[in-house]
Amino acid sequence: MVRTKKPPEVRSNELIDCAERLFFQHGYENTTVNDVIQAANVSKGAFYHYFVSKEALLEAVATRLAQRNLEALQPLIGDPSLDAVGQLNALFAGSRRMKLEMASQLKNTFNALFKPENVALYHRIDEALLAVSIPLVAEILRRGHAEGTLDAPDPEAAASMLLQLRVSVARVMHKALQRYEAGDLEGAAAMLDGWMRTYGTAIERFLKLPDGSIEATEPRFSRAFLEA
Amino acid sequence: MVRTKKPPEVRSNELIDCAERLFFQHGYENTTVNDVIQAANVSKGAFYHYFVSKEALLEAVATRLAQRNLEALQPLIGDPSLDAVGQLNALFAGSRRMKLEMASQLKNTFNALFKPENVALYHRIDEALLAVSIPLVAEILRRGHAEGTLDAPDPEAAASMLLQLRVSVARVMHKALQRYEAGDLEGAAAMLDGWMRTYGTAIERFLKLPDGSIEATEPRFSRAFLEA
DNA sequence: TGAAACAAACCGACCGTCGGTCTATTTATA
DNA sequence: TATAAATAGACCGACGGTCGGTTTGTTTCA
Repeated sequence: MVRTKKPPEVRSNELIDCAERLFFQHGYENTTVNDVIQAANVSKGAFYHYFVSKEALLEAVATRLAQRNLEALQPLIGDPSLDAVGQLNALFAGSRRMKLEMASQLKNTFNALFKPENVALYHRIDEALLAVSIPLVAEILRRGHAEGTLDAPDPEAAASMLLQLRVSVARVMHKALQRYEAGDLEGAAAMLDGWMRTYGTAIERFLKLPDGSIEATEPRFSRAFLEA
Repeated sequence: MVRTKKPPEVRSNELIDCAERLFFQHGYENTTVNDVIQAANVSKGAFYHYFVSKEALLEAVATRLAQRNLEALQPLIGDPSLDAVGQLNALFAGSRRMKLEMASQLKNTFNALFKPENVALYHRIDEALLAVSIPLVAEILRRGHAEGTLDAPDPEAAASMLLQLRVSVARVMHKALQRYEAGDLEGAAAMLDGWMRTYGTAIERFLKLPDGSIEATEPRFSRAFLEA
């Protein structure tokens, strides 16, 4: 193979790019290190120069994903006129917008993440997302608690628990997607919509907010997402 | 090797026994099929006669674990004089009692489950526990909603979300354990206790119960568990 | 009654794959 | 030109899984 040298971060990013694509496309366990280095056009020596193990590569993929997620979320809560509840709603609204924009990509992601050969991938990504999200949400809760707009005596714990609820939503989103693909749009949309509402209600009640304060979803979102 | 024949379910249970022990002791990925068959004194052929893959063995371990957990929990809510909230509290109280009784074993389990080589083990067990627990809790919520003692319009979704919160608690339990082992009993107990309270509060609020209805923990539990 | 036929349980040598190692070589830079 | 970083790719050992066969118990029927 021709010997080409590139700036380290370019190479390692290329490897992460290929890995990310292959992991989601064929699954983590089904993707071999050889597949990755072949796709990246790099030797095994070069690969192990950048990553101590396949596991480390997975971690890099997850971390970069979480980092990008954070960068996408940060600006949503930048508006200084928003109170804590407004910020939470801004996060939800922004997430919905992003979900609709990247619907097809997200659907693939979901289908991939819930496959049994991807538990490691799923777990690492969940962990990384949690790690960047908890401080963000905890800070909002702290502000809200100080403002008196919501009640969260232990912001870190509350943030962790609130974010944990995402998992239930993600799971039902996956189920709804399968149901949609099986032809049952109505059932899928109804199920997803119901759970999203429950999700919003759970957050409201946990934070002692008035009914309807949290807009975890909006009227036509579930259908739109499924059909997108 | 001498050829010994046993009733199929005895053999497969022996294999699951050995696997369970080895998985928790050395980790899922660190345990080879050869380790298992050696421990069970069985040939490779016999193993693959019972399980199509190592993965299938893991699933069997997780399923059996969840099943046993369910059988331990069922009797706790048998008292017909209990209302739904009483049943929930009975579950919590029973879980605490069991946790204290099997403290040392549980600590090992926790330490094992959170190791990176055990994501698959963790995930499968979590999944299996969720699968048996959701119907149980949903049924309690349904009853409570009918009784009017609590508010849970969508029992399945609510049960799923409530149970999801366990993960946060489990995670902090693990952290607390590490902290305790590092010598900081006070800090560990305080952290664990705080989160358990928050956990109870989250459930109360979500189900629209009066403050203090749910006893997710009791005064000296955290310390007792850590020191046990 | 007993032997032939059959199915389930079991054995262990063997295989292909895959993550990871190692030595050699090239490239950039001080 | 010395040194370290980067790259190449042959190679290794372990592991999950396969396969051809053997043993054991049970059923069938002359």
